[in-house]
Order: sequence, then structure tokens, then C-alpha cells
Amino acid sequence: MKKKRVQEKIKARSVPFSQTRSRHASETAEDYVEAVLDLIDEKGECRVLDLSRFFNVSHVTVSRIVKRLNDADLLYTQPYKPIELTDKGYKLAKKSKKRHEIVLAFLIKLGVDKANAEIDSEGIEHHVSPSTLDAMKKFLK
Amino acid sequence: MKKKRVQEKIKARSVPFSQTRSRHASETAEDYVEAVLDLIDEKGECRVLDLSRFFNVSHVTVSRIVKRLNDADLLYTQPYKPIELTDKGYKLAKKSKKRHEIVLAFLIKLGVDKANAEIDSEGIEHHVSPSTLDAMKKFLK
DNA sequence: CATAATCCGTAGCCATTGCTACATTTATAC
DNA sequence: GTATAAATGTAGCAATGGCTACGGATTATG
Repeated sequence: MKKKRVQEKIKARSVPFSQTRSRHASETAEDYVEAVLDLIDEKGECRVLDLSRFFNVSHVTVSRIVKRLNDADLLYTQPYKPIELTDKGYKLAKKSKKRHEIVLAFLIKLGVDKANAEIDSEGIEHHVSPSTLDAMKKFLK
Repeated sequence: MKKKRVQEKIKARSVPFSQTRSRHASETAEDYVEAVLDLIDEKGECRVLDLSRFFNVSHVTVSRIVKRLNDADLLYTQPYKPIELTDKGYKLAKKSKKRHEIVLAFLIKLGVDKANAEIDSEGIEHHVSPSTLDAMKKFLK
């Protein structure tokens, strides 16, 4: 059947989209633990309102997401208390931050101006496979 | 006030996230018009079920999104009929496809294997500013 | 220590993007 | 032409991530 063949061919192209959707699902978690790490570094502690300013969203959005990440054991939070990272969250934050830094440095070395490099690297970092990250590292050397 | 200063400094870093959120909002539209263009090219016509196979999502998800893009004047659809692109949709599709191709070619030239390049380029293409796209083009020459 | 300012939680709204289950329409086969 | 298969639509649920409005908790200020 030629029809079946065509359909299978179309279906075969769905892999990148499935992957991209699954990466989107972890974007928020990665951004948040990375932000918590940064804010603790810079401010000494990380509060809900710090994150709300950092991401430019309402504190309600932040506290809902923080609750979910708490349940996912990525960070630790108690009402009206600063937010801490769990071990798991800290490891993810370190990994994300490193990847983010590489992507940013890569874009700048490629010739992108700093402002655009900062914006684009934030979007791109979540869609970089280990293979692509390696290629970027090699380019940086 | 030192506190205000710190808060302003934090807020200043929110720009990339706002931009990334706004780019996410147009991702679906870009992916869909690009897919419609491809499917019409390859199959002669584009049906809801073609898109559902292409993206590996249910036909319900597709038809809802198609309805929205119809309202946004990006494509044209009638019940039980194939999906066509409007002028506006066609232009967006062409632009997205071009950008996608550049990102893909760029990753491959950078040394990424084809499978990963295809996956990553799908995620990355929506987060590439004109400035970064230019830098990629130059690298390709 | 009382009052004001700040911080944060809860209720409840909306849009988007997944889904299953079921109904309807269109196309195919006999 | 009727029965079956395939395609599409509709109803309704869940999770996620935006929001405003309101109220309670905590911290600072006088």
C-alpha cells in the first residue's frame, strides 16, 4: 500500500517534535532552580518575590510553580520562608547554569551582540543536546 | 536605598525570560504553517490526520489548533476539507522553513550528527534572533 | 508595642495543549 | 446503494502557566 508508506514517512518526522515537547516540560524546572541558585549567590537568600521580579511574572505564578518543584524534590520551601535547593535541585541548577554559560559564550564568539546573545541563549539552552553542547565547546576552544 | 537597587538589578534580568515566553507563544503557529506547507508539497494536500501524524498528537489537538490559526488568518479550513495556507500563513511558513533550514545546516556544519541536529534545530529555531541568524549564515559561508 | 509596609497564600478566572470517548461525515468496497 | 472504514468534529477532563483581588503573616519603623 502506497498510502501506508506515506503515512509512516510522515509519522517518522514526528520525533523532533515529541522531543521538543518533552524538553519544554523541563524548561520551567531548569529555569527556576538556576534562578534560585543565582539569587542565593547574589542576595544571600531567595524569596518568592525575588523570583517574581527575576522572571517578571506575578508572585502567584511563582508560588504555584515553587510548590510543584517542592513536590518534585527540586527545592525546599515553607510558608513565608526563603526557598532552598535540595541536592537534586542544586545538581540540576549547576548543570543548567553551566550549559547556559556555554551557549551564551558560544553565541558571543559566533559574533552575536551581547543583548541578543543573552536573550537567545535563554531560549536555546533548553534545546541543546549533549552532542550539540560538545560541538559548541569545541568551537569555543 | 540599597534594597531598591538590588530589586531593580534583579528585575533587569527578566528581559530574556519575557522574550522567551513571547517566542513560545508563536511557536505553535510557526510549526503548523511550516508543516502544512511541507505536507502540501509532499502529499498534494494536508489533512488534520496528516498533521496529527506529523506532530504525533491526537487529531483533536490538531483540529483545535487549526481552528485557532484559521481565526488568526494563517490558514483556511472547512469541515472535512483539506487545509490550505492563507497568504499570511504562506509567508510565515516560508520564513520559518528558511530559518529552520539555516539552523539545521548550521548545526551540521558545526559537527552535530544529523539525528541530533534535526531534533535540536526544531527546538532552537524559535529562539533565534535576526542577529543570531545572521551570525549562523556567515558561519555557513 | 503598635502601625505600616512588605511578603506571601488562597480563591478563582483565562488560554493553551495534551488526552479519551463518542458522534457524525465522507470515502471505499462490495 | 448499502455497509464498512476512515476522517473529522464535539464534549469534557487534566496539567501548566498567566492574571487580579483579597486577606493573613511577617518584618520594619516609629
